[in-house]
Amino acid sequence: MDARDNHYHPQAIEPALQAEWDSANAYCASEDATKPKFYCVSMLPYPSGKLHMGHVRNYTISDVMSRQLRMRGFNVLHPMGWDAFGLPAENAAMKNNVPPAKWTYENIAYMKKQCKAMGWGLDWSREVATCDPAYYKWNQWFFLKMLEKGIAYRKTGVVNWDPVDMTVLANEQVIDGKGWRSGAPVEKREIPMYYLRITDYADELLANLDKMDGWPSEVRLMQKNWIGKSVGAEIHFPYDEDSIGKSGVLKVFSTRPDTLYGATFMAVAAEHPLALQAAQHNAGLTAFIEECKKGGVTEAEMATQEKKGMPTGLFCLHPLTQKKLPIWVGNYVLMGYGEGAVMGVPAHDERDFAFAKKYELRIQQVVSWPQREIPPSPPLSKGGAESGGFADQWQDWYSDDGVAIASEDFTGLTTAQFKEKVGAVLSAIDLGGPRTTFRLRDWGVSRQRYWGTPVPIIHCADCGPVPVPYADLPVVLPEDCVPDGSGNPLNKRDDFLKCACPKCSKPARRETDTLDTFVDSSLYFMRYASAGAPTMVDARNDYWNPMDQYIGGISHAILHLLYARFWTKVMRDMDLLKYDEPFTKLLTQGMVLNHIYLRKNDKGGIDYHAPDSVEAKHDEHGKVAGYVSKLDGKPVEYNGVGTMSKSKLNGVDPQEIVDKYGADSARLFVMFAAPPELTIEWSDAGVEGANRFLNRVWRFVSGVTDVKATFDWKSSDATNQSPVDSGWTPQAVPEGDRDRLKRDLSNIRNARLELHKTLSQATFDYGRAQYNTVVSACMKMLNTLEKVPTDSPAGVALRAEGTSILLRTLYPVTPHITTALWRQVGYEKLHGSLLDAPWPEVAADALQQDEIELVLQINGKTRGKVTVPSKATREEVEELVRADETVLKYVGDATIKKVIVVPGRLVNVVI
RNA sequence: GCCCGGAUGGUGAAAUUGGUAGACACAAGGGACUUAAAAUCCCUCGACCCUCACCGGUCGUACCGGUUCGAUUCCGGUUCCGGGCACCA
Repeated sequence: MDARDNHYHPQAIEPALQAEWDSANAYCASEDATKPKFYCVSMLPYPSGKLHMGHVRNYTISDVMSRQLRMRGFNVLHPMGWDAFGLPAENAAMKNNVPPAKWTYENIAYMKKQCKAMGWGLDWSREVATCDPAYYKWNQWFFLKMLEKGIAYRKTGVVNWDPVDMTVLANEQVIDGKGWRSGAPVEKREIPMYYLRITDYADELLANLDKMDGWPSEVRLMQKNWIGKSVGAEIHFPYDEDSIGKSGVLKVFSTRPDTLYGATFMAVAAEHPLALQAAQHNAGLTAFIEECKKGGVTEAEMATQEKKGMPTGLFCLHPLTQKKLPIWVGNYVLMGYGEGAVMGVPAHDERDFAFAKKYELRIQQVVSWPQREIPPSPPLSKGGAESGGFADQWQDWYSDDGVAIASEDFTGLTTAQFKEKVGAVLSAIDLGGPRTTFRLRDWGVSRQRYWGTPVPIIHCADCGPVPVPYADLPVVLPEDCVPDGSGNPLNKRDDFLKCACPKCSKPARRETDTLDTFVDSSLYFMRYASAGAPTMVDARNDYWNPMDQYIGGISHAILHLLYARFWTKVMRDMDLLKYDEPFTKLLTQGMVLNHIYLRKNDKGGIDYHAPDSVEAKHDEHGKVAGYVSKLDGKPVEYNGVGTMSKSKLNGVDPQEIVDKYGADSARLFVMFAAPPELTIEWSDAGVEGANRFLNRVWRFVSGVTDVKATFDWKSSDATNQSPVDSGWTPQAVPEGDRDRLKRDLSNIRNARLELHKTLSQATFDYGRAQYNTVVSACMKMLNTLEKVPTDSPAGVALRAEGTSILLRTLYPVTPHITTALWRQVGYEKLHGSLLDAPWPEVAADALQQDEIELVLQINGKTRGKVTVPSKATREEVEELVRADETVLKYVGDATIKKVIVVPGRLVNVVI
């Protein structure tokens, strides 16, 4: 770091600075009531082995934000932890025959080293790993609290069952309806599990979304749709002993109770009690119900499968007409949603329409629309097409609101009026009434897996499931098990399994299910804030939270964020914290993708080629015409972009980039490539460009001298020391080019205007976290400063002013190089560390202009520019424009209809 | 299937949210420096037309249509790509 050395060596400056920050605890935050706080968190990573580019992007975004706001005077907390439980550790354990714990802790150690090498200013004193008993004790503690309050409860739930490996499979482990290891067709199976009553909070989770203006609107909309509030009616269809063998009602929920008279059949889920009852004496139906159990449990799979049904032979009565309606079993009816049964209204519901067409069920129109009519079609070949229109093809408007027809007393009512009235009518005859439902389902937290937080329950033959006493927490997970793919290895561990019932002290069996990892990630940001607290949270939690800024992948838009919101509300209701929503602002970052190249081999298989082994061939216009392998020169096929993965050979190891170009170059590129929300496609060429820019910064700042004498940027009257007033006159500019004259940056005033305009843009863009244009602003600053002449005091002064601005503006993105230069130039001795340097201010005098250029449009087409005094009023501008040569030329004999003046921007003359 | 996004030069993108489309870069091409290379610096760079050249013109933000003096931006429709769908995290 010799001041005269003209070369930038990241390998020399980066590790040294990192060690310095480390030993000075430069990023350890403490609660300080004298400053505004800023709590900034990137979603904690899963310790998969090495950092990937997505992590680099995520933590660089939060680091840039944290560093900039610290300069703006905030007390910043930027902590880090590890989402250490989960499936991948079990898979790695099976593959390598090592316990998940060992694998996980080794990964954490390595990745932590990598984090430090990236120069992220993280407060490691608050680090958590969710697999640490001291951490998951609080999962267990709060689970028991929720059990006490009735928020956690036990009921059966449906899981994927691999009948060969005799194990529960995650959705990810079901491929094309088959177990990923056994290849056996997967079945649905019902088992007892614990659930959390998130649906009790559905209304608040929904209502608050409107107020959460720090969240992207699309995320709020996704959550709103996910919660899925539907207002409608519950309708009871009675049945009696004659038709079913016992009397009762078949309950359904409908958002369109106004189509009640159009119900021509009922459909129930395969697991519905009536379906099971009917199947007892019906072998065909039994087989059909068995068939419905095949396949996985995901909604996507359910929704895309072919809609099938079978009549149960049972009937119920229409609550208002007393007509008999056949009850069918339909594979598209979900037991988990509503009542597990629906009324079929084929004329006004697309799904029912398709079902009715397939099984030739009656279609009865009960809504009409002015100027629209469902075209009648021929009667059915079989079944009872008695009346009503019957269209061949579903039209979207069949489900539109309209006016009721063929609906007895309701006929003539609008859809809204009908809905309003029908609830009361149903209530009066005790066959239903108005009702609101949610799509949201309670949160199933039991996992039949080893590597997770043990559910703190003991099963006693006499007492049933008994909570582990609080004093016995945490229930510690044995860390030396190696799963083998055939169920939870805890079931083979007597030292874990065998215990005494806390109630009756008889021998009992410990629960071997573990908690969903979404539980871990619902409280980690509170444990950061209350690091080391002997309670779940302490007063420090209410200092730091609610979090000011949360940053993570858009892929977490629903589940994680919704669960964490719910968890916070439950804690609030137990008086553990004082706020309603955990995340004030949310930034959802895009993914980092890379190109995929492949070649089909002789056997019909696919060989992938690493992007850096592929070369693009260009045609004469510079357009890419094709790709060849650098290894054999033969063509390869381009297969678009995708997430980085080992199998596609398109992963980029951030470590290689750090080793080659340094962390600052990697950080700069990742920030420059795209705004945080957008997907990035990786490009090595871009990293080199970033590195070249940093080299230029190094060379430029190394050439700046006399920073102390000529310009004291920190002095309060800095704006009065405008270099323009310091006696230097602009050099002559070649004749003939007015535009060029205006933009000539060897003119000190122009250059300083440009510098401060750019600073103003950079500051604005920091505020909206658009870091790609922040980097671009820094590049513009350097471009400007490099053109400033060195042969005048004003030029020297401007270069000094510019250097102090550039280093501070660039610092949050590339802290190493800027800190090194800050010292080299001598600012650290003068003004202290860059860590807490004040954010540069835009000098008002630099932005003053006597004349400004407005864009001139004639009829909305750009026809040139007009120069007007910057203080000109709208009327004065209009007057100037009416006299402008260009305007006169275009107007000719025509008359000017009006002149639109957009102050400071443009003038549009309408002819 | 349902919900939410996205699409701008050869490439990544910008346009402070209705006001000059392509800032800032990457790649490419040309030039300077150099014995040479690297590094560095300078110039050109959306398409088409006119022109010796300058000047100038037309088109152009996935596609079709609309609102507006003016649309990458707002509205309706279409196509393709990405994310989520409750046990990947």
